[in-house]
Amino acid sequence: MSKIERKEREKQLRRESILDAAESVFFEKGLIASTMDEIAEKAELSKGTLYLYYRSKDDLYLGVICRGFDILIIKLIESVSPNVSTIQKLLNIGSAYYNFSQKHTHYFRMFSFLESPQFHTMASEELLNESHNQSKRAWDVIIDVISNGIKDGTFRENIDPVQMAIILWSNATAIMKLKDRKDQFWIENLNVDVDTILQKSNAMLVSTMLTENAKRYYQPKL
Amino acid sequence: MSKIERKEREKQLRRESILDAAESVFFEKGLIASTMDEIAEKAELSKGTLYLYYRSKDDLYLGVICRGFDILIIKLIESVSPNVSTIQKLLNIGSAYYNFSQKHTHYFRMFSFLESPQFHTMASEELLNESHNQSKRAWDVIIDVISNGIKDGTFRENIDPVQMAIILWSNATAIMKLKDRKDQFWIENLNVDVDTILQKSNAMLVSTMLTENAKRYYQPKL
DNA sequence: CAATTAAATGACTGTCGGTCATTAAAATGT
DNA sequence: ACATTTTAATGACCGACAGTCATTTAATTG
Repeated sequence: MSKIERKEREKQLRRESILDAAESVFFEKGLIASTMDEIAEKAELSKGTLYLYYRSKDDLYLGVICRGFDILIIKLIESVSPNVSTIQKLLNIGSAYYNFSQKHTHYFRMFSFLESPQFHTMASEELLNESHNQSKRAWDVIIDVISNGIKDGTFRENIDPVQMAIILWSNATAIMKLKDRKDQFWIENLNVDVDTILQKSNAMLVSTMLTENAKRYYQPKL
Repeated sequence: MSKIERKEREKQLRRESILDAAESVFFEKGLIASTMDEIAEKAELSKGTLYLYYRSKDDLYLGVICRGFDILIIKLIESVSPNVSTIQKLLNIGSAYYNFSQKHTHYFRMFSFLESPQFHTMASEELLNESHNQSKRAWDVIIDVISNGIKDGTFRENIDPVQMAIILWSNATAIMKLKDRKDQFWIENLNVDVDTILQKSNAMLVSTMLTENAKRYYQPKL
């Protein structure tokens, strides 16, 4: 009975179109200022219907976040697939993440939502898990590159890939967040270029990971 | 006329006692789940009165945040006042910040509030500025140590103190946040120790700042 | 001890996330 | 083709809560 399949497809389409509406409203107004009524209107549905597809406003927000992860993950995987050196792969990941934060600023900002449990009180376990799984997939890309880098002699043997991934990713995220909101912050008064900071901090961290041999081929600019 | 002065003092005391109430409720329930009615009850005042002293719930939250900054700033200043080497001062700052995040977790968590403008829609310019000023004061402590470190030959001449301060502080904040919420995250499944990560990342960053001379006296553990 | 000023109150309003009884539409069976 | 059942959609309604304001209470002044 393919009727059921078609039904399933249609349901999925509706879920997507609801996310489309939610996304455009969230992008424009942010989580707090967006209302379910507004999203419903944009989706050309009643508010009640939204709740047939998503349990809460938080869940809708998480749904959009997952879309962001989809994009990011694809970019990350693309960035490491060329057959290049480990160093180059790591640089590519950095660029991919940076470009993502610049081109998909709204998604990038939304990711912060996951970091403060007190702000997603109505989120369902289901969608929280989904988004956590996706963030894990992103991490895995970097962990993998670092692991291979250790095997091929680019990185020192005594570093832990997971540790390093966390350090590099956290650092990049923190600095990129800073860049995103620097205009409304005291930083704008000091003449610091956040892009430079990102580059330097990355170089500093990477340089301490390299083996003596690798340093002969690549010297990060400190 | 000292009557007016006394009035002013009393008003200030009331503001403080309102903050006491707000703090205990916010600590217990977080921003979203706390209600103005509950805070009013705890303060033994009516809700309306709260609004005579603070413009909004967000402002109350910011008021509590400022208290957190007061504590942190004192700890930071204390940590750099002993007459010790630059390196030791930097280590002290790190410890002070770390201890703060552990002993005053609630304040530490609340700081994130400042980072997402979309979550404080009702905050007044006034209190936002106050908290930003305080965060700047915290930064200044580190910037100062690094600046002096360059002068006394501990750190390389070609590093920028502001840049370095941002890098070190951002890194520490990011990792400490991770530690704070690691229990509800995929990290708990990997056997990584976040304290180690904090130590290592700090060591990595600091090691690239040192002059050749300074390295003879202090070798960070990578 | 009025008159005036300042402080405090809490009932009320508007908004909004979420619900559910009801209606509309689609699928199914004969 | 039509009745019956199942599924989808609706929007009026509810409860919670931030924020307001006319009114009351307390303090100050002359």
